Amino acid sequence: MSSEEANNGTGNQAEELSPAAGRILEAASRLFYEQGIRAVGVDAIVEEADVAKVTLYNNFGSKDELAAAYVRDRRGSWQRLVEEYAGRVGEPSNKLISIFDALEEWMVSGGFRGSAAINAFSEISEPEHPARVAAQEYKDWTQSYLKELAAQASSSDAQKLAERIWILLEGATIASVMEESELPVHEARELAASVIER
Amino acid sequence: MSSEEANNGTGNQAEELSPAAGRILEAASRLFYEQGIRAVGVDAIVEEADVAKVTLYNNFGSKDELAAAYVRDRRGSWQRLVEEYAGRVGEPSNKLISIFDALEEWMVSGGFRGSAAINAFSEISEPEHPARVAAQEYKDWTQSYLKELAAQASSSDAQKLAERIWILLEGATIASVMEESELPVHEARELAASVIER
DNA sequence: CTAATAGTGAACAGACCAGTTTGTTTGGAG
DNA sequence: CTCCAAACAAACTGGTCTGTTCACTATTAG
Repeated sequence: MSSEEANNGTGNQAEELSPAAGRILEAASRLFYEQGIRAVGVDAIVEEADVAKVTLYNNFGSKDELAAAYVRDRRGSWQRLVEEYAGRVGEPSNKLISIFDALEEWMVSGGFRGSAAINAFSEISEPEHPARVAAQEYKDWTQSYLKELAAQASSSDAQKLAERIWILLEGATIASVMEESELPVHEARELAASVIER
Repeated sequence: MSSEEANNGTGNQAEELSPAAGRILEAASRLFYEQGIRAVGVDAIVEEADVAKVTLYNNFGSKDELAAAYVRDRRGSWQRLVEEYAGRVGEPSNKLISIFDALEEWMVSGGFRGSAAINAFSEISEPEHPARVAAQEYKDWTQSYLKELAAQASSSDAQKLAERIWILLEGATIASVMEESELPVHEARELAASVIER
C-alpha cells in the first residue's frame, strides 16, 4: 500500500518482473503473437528465453496465465502508444482520429499479425480462459476510452459515435492483416473523420 | 470432365460427398467453429460423426485439408445467404446494404462465433496451410463481389466504396462477437448507407 | 556464517495428438 | 455368384504436450 502500488489497468506490469521472468514474457509475447497461443509449446518459450522450465511455472503458474500476461502486455504497449498520439493533439475529435495514426505506426513497425486480443479471442472459445478474459479487458478499455473522448467531442450521441469508431478500428485492423496493406487504415481514418464531423 | 465438373468457387461441394464424408464435414464444421481448429482433435470429429478414422483420412487426406474444407463449406453457406438477400432488392446500392441484413440473420441464428475465415486466419499463421489459403479465398470472393456491386452503384470511385464496405463488414463482425450483441451490425449498416449515398 | 530466494538442468509422468496398419463387413454392379 | 469399393473396429507408432520432481548452484541480506 506504499507509493507506487496502484495498478489501475493502464498496463506495463513488466517493470516489476525479475530478469528471468521478463525474458520469459518477452519470448512468449513474440512467439504467441507470431504463431498463435495454441501453436506454441512451453518448451519453445523456455528455449527462446534461455530459462529453466520450472522458472516459467514459478513465475506464471501455467501456460494459460502466461498467455494472459502476454495479451495484457501487448495491450499495455498499445494503450501507451494511443495515449502518446492523443497527447500530441488538442481537440478531442482529433484525439479520436489520432487512434488511426497510432494503428498505422503499430502496423508498419513490422511483422504485423493483427491485434493480440482479437487473435486470442478468435482462437480461444472457453469463456473462463485467462487469455480470453484479458482480451475482454482490452475491449473494455478501448470502448470506455473511446466513449470518454466521444463525450468530449460530440454534443449529441457520444455512445453511438464511440461505437462507430470502435467498429472502424476493428475493421481496419482485420482488413489490413488480410490484405497485407495499410490502405484500410487510411480508409478507416477518412471515414472516421467524416463520421465525427457529421 | 463431364457435365457437372466446374467448381467455380461458389461453394457447396457438400453435395457430391458420400454420406459418411458428409457426416464428417458436418461434425468437423460444428466442432472447428465452436472450439477452433487447433483445439479439436481428429478423434473427437470421428466420434461425433460416428465414423471410422480411416474413413476421414480416405476422404480428406489430412486434418489440415479437412479444416480447409470446413472453411470453404462455411464460406459457401455465407455466399448463398448473401446472394439470397441481394436477390430480394433491385438497386445495386441496396444490394450492398443488404449484406448487413444477411450478417444479422447469420448472427442471430445462434452460437455466433464470428467468421470462420477470420478465425482461421487469426489462428493459423503458416502461409501455406490449406485452411489459411481457404480463408484467403473468402476474402477474395467478398472483395470482388463488393467491387462488382460498387461499380454498378457508384459512378465515381468504386474501389474506394468497396473497400469501405469491406472494412465495415469485418468490423461489425468482430465487434458483434466481442460485445455479444447485434448492435454493431445495425450501426455498421447505417454507416454503410450514409457512405453509399455520399 | 547462515538462511532464504531464485534460478539451473535433466529426467519423468500421463495425457493427447495425427496418422497408419490389419483384418473384417457390407452393399451393390456386372 | 462374384468382385469391388467403401466403410467398419481396434490396436499401434512415434511424437508432442503441459506440468512436476529432484538435486544442485549462485546471490544476497541479516
